[in-house]
Amino acid sequence: MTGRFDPNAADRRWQARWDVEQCFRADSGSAKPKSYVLEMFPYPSGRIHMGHVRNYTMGDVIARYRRMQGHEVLHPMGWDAFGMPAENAAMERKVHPGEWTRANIGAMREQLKQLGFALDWSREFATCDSAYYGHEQALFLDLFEAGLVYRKESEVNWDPADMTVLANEQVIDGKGWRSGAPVERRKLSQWFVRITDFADELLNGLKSLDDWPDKVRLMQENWIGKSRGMQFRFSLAEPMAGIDGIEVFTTRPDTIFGASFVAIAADHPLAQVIAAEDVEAARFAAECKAGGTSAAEIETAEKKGYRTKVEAVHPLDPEWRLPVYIANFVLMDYGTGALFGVPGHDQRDFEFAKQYHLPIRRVVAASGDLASEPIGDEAESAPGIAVNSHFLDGLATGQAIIEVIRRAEEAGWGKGTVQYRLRDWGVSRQRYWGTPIPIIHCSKCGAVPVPKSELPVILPEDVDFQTPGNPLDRHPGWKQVECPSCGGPASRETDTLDTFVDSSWYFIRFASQPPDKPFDRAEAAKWLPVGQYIGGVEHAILHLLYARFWTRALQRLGEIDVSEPFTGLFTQGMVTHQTYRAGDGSWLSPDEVRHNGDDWVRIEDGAPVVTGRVEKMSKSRRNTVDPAPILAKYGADAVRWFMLSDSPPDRDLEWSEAGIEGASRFVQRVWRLVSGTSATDAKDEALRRKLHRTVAAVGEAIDGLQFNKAVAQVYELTSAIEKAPASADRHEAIRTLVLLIAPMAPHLAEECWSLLVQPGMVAGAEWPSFDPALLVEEQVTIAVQINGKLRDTLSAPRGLDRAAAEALALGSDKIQRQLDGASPRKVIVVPDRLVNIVA
RNA sequence: GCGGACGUGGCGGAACGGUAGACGCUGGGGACUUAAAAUCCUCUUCCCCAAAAGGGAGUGCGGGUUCAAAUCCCGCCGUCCGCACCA
Repeated sequence: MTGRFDPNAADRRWQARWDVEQCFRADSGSAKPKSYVLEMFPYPSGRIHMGHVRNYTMGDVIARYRRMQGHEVLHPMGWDAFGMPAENAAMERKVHPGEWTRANIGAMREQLKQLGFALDWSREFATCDSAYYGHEQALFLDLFEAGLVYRKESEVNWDPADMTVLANEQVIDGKGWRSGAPVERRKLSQWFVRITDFADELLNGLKSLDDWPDKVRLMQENWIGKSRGMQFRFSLAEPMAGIDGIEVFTTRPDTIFGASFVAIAADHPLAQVIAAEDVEAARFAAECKAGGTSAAEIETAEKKGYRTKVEAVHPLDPEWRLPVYIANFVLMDYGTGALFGVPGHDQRDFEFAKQYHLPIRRVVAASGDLASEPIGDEAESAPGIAVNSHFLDGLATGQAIIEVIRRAEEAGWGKGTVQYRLRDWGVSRQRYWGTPIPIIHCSKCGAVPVPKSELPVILPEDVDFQTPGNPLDRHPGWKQVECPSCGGPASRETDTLDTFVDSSWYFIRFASQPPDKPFDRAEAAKWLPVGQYIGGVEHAILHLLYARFWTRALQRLGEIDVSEPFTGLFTQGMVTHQTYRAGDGSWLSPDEVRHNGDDWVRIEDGAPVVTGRVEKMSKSRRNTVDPAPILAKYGADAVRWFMLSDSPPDRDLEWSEAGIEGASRFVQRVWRLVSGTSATDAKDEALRRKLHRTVAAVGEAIDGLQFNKAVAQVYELTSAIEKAPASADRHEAIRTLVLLIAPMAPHLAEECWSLLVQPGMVAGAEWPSFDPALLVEEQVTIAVQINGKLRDTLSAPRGLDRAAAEALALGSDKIQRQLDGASPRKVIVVPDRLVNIVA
């Protein structure tokens, strides 16, 4: 009578209802328990892609499920709207970045709405709104005043043709990706944020993040890279230009008697002094700096060094002189930019020593009597016993380390220290489309913060992109200002903030958005921290680390009450698709090819097509599937259902036509079930138990973010209902089924709910409860094994004792036949599950 | 090089150390139909024998622990991811 479910009509109808009734507006004054569910906000690149659909569907299931469980849910959406693609579009298509970005936001907002996400749109904002970035400027100044922001010379990739700074990934084979001009390295004065001040906190904080994937915690731990060791000083045999020593850092002070050389970075201050007097040294240093920094280049690069005339004095033996090298593998920005080489126990030092014929001494051995054993073809980096090391001889590595540090600190030539791999965060970007850094440069007063009363520093929109260089620099009038301090002529900072700053506090602004300040502390405290954060693993390090840092910094400043922004994190897998190539190697999109028997051919001309790997959907491989037409054809619920089916959420999901067809079939199946139901007086105990088990299992699966399992459970229940004869229990099961699918297929659920003439909307309904007593079956199946091999399965009432179970198993004809007269040596009984007969 | 994850039918994947392959997809057979779509039923890990009942093998490979291993331990192989000259 009701025919097919019409997703297009239903989707629109219910989306409008939710909107009108403001079902998903988060009330911070609510007395209900609060849940903050957040997905990483999108960059408005133009259109929604499948990755977005998957990400936001998962978040939506959680948000709707929590709401049904009686929580007050904050589930907001906004736009990470600053960034380079807008500037690229501006240059290519002559549209203003702001115009381009806002048009994209409009289009993408519509698409998100069509997917029926339970979002509180009243809190929407874009980071390019001055109402957002103005507050960001205020926060930046707070950090500035607290001494967490400083200015430092730093190298950038400079494209001389476009007169612009390039990100590392925009440098291809040493050339600018757009201009093709060889890229230069330039030193610019840039702003840095002292994230390293928080290195230890950020590291220790990871321990409390139990609901984060171990993988992400480990990645952050490695990124912070804490090493304990010793920093100490080699004095120079002859001081040069006021420099009389070299500070080095080592994690293995126990090997100090195995030293063969000292190596310094090409841009080490001492190297610069040496280069001033030594042409060869200068040339070598220049060569080191020119070397590429790509992974492949580093891997193949030879260990090279230049032996200077300088000699270092061993701190424990004034007669012992070590040659000082300038070496290409020493990094200026790790440790002290200098190290001492122990070829016997460090592979890199070993290779260097081989090349330059330096001594290779053994100072660690597996045992004391192996002290004279020479080092073989490789360095021995494993810990052991100190040998050939004077007062250290006989000490285990750990003890020897402690002893050297103790002596160094006593004598004053060194001290135990901790080093981090983490560097301070450079936040200056020589870009137009970003948050202006609220600083004014005055020739008399230096860098002066813009007074807070003058915020926001508005990014001017009347700029032109047709001339190379930074538009803010060329803008008539924008940067010319009076110094807030002395009133003299001064100029604005023309750099903008890294967009990672924008995404380091947006979740706080979602929770509280007063007009006159970044957020209200008490209001923010009602929602924060985010209980469930969902996004791609590509943000495992930078975004998540910066957001953690920013939160901790605000906490230190007394502006916020949480130390960790996201207590629960989930990283979802990618959406992938088969790739196709034509005979000439060019990529073909999925709608240019079709199946032809077992092969694939190009639709256009029937030419054979080579199928490639299943890979992440990407424009370059042309294997993307646009969600828009799929949505139009199948409706939001089928798309959402498919996104949740089959693949575990943290693994990749392969898009397939068959998969979406299957999801669509299920939507219709539920609709048929609901359309045809009617209650009778009959009871159906078995179905009732099945229902309660399913309610428990689906809840558990959603709680564990195992949506594929929840889907499988729902399928099972649906089949059971279909097979069951009409009864009161069947009717109830159908009503409950509608609630179970509501977080995943909300439009269908609403439509079914109203067809069943239920009060209110599913959006306001409660999650079904279950009776624990009904979760267990009265009748259980017991597996009977002989020597661990399954031989029979028997049905028995639940709760049979061991003796009865054993008797039952031995009474089976199959078992008797198998035993063939042999008597069991031992019988193992697992109650209600299994009997294993050892014969 | 260092660190980590993973490896189960034709495919995606289930499986507190206790009946491997739930559920979905694909495919085969059938029903309904003039026909098709839709829908429903049914089979579908492999091999052997078989009318059937049944038997054997099986979770990347090789060992081990256990009454019992996809699951725990050891050693390989492969795939993927992160970091990368970090002293």
